[in-house]
Amino acid sequence: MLTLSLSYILFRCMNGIVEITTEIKVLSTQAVHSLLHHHTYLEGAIRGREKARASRKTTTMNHKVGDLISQLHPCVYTQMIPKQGESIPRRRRRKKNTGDDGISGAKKRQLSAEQVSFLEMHFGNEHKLETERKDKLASDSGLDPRQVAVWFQNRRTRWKNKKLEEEYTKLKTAHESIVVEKCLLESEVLKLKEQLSKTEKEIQRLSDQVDRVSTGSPSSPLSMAMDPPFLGEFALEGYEDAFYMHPENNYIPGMEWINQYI
Amino acid sequence: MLTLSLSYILFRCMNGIVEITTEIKVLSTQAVHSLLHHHTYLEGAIRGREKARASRKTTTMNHKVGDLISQLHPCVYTQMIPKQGESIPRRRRRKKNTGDDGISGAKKRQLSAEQVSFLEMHFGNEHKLETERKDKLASDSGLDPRQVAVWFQNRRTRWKNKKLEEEYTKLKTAHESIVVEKCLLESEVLKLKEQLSKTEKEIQRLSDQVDRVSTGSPSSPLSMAMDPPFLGEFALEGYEDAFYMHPENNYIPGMEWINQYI
DNA sequence: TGGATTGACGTCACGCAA
DNA sequence: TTGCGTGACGTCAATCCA
Repeated sequence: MLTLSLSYILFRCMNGIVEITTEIKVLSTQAVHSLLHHHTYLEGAIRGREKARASRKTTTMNHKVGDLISQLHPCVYTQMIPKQGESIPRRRRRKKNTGDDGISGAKKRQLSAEQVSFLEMHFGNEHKLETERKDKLASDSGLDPRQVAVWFQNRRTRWKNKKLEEEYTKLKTAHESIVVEKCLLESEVLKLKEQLSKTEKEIQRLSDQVDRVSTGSPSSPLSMAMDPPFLGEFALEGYEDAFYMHPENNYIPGMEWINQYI
Repeated sequence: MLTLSLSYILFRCMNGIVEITTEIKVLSTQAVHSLLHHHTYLEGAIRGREKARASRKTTTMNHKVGDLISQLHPCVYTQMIPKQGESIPRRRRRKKNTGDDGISGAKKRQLSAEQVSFLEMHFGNEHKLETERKDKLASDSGLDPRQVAVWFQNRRTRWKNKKLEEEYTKLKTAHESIVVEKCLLESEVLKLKEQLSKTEKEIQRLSDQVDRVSTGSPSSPLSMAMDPPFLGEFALEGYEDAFYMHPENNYIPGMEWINQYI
């Protein structure tokens, strides 16, 4: 009980700090907002009210207050007494403040769901953030303009990464399919060439036959014009080297590396 | 005893207030939302850590109120008092089970160049970090194991992103080149087909000629076997639809989006 | 089986450079 | 001022150990 009083006093003291600062500086509406939240939360914490999920969204301070309260408790406190960590094998870091302590914990850092959705909404419209828009969003969401700016910056980064990833997968599938198509085309080209050579031979055979049968029969001009290129190189032959000599071009890096270093 | 503690705490708190107010002035009107900040400042003030650099940065705002409280407490406080020198990275924070990290040391953001290169070197060898290796690197680099773990984690994720990006560009160039190759192959196929049809006609012409000239001459079995497919469809004709009917497969998304939302 | 550790992932925020 | 790199935290899920 005494601890509660103590914590309360401390809390008041902290509030006092805030208020003093507010007097010194003009607080933004957000600051006031937070202060109010802080206040109400504190009340709840002192009464031992549970903050369920919503509290998760509350600011870090709220959570801290919770820790504050619990830690002020003799038992908890004694536990907390910092001793050289060496003696204790493991540090209980990150306690998983689950609901047991009542205040689950996210530190205030986490913006509230409403704020996030609000920002998210406006982010969807425009990823860029002009100063005036930033100020407007800040006041509308009860956040500090600085926070809004940071949020947008981080959001842009995340969005870029996400986009990059999905573009990569899309490109990868497209690449794979096109590689298959290319292989098919290559085989088709080979077949065509083979058949061309066959027809060339056939033409040659027929020509010979014609020549043999009718010695006076003139060779077709068409045949003469086409024969040379058929057997030897092809018009596009030059590209073949580039294609076949560099099979690594077809290699698809894949995402192996990404799993390699999870 | 209790009263003493209380008064002491209050005293410290008052001191903290003074410190905080001064800090706040420097700060933007940044929300009170950051009791965290206040906490941080308070903590710094109470500990009286010099840390020119560290104090300037305000470092981690994520300290929990719990840390604050524990630090405010005489016992804790006295313990904390021993400030480590600048040279000393930070003492084993341990404990603080609820307060999660509550890094007792100054949060020296920005690791020193040596530390970074040291970690970077070992990161190159192995991205994963087993506990023992972590502890070794921590002691060798003068960092907290926690910091090492965080550093490696961040390094992994950021490495992944970087890798993804470069793989994307590589894949993109490969894709573009292969698209060109595919186009060339397609045109080659067209030419081959055209030439095949020409040779077909030529063969037909020659066959007719042969038949005309030597009525008794039997047609070549080769010719018979090959003629039918030459004129009409082709063996690989079926693929053509897939290729030509879906030109969008060749479309390369490009990176426009990435520049669009820097 | 439940608490604890770890990696991954998302997120917030700082500080410097452009 | 903004963008980017970076430190750090919180949560989730898998896993380990007693």
